[in-house]
Amino acid sequence: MRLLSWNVNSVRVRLEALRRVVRKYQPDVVCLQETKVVDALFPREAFTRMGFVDLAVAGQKGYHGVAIASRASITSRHRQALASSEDQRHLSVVTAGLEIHNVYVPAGGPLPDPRLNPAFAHKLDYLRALAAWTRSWPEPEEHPRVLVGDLNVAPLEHDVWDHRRLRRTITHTEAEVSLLEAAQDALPWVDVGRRFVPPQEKLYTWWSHRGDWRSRMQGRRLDHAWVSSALAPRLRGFQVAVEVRGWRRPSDHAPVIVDLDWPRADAAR
DNA sequence: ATGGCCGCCCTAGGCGGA
Repeated sequence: MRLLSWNVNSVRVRLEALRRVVRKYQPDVVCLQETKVVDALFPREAFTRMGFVDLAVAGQKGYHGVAIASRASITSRHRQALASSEDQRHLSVVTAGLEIHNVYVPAGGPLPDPRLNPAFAHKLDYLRALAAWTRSWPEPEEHPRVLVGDLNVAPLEHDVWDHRRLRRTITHTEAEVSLLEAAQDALPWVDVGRRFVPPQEKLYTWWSHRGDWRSRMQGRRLDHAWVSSALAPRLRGFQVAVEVRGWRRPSDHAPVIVDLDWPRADAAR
């Protein structure tokens, strides 16, 4: 079973690149963030043609929005509003026997002071609410759990290109990092990326549209994949499809891919 | 040390991204 998570920064603009990604990586489940389209205008047929038999969408006009496509049927779906916001930032499904959560954490604006910047205060509230909600989930889990998405925090020193320089930059401040860690501890979740790439090695999923992508130096790890401890022994692979960032008309995020020893989400099942 | 770009929307400059 292969899961792919990608902040596409407009699903309509990125359709051609998405088709290419799906052809190349053959994911069984695709989780998208920043779809930027209302549900009625979501390009559903394109996903059917790519072989996804079921689709769950949670969109809004212009901003945010998440979607999950699966090669197996989706047996339940849920949208969770967190931190008193109606923004479409979460969608979960049960498909192929897994409970899959797709999350888009608020970016937080430019100024890393919650008293002066309401967007940053909202981001911190959202991370707190995510942790509190996770703590309320029933134990034991009915289906093994997965959480993927653009969490907009690069927690570790080597999740950014220059730790000292980015300490006061949103995505790498102490306040965000400790709240993201609290959310991870709330289940607790296993950080898939760092199961496969040691913490002392650089690992990025995002490179700004500004600046020089070609050097590939100034990246951050903002996109994450977490699994519950029941799935940890079944982890088989992890990769960031870095080359996608260099394609024509790219998103600023690269797809994150997780391989599990788990029955494929096959339409015939 | 800074500014750089991209996609959205009542098509045009402002907003959000991070």
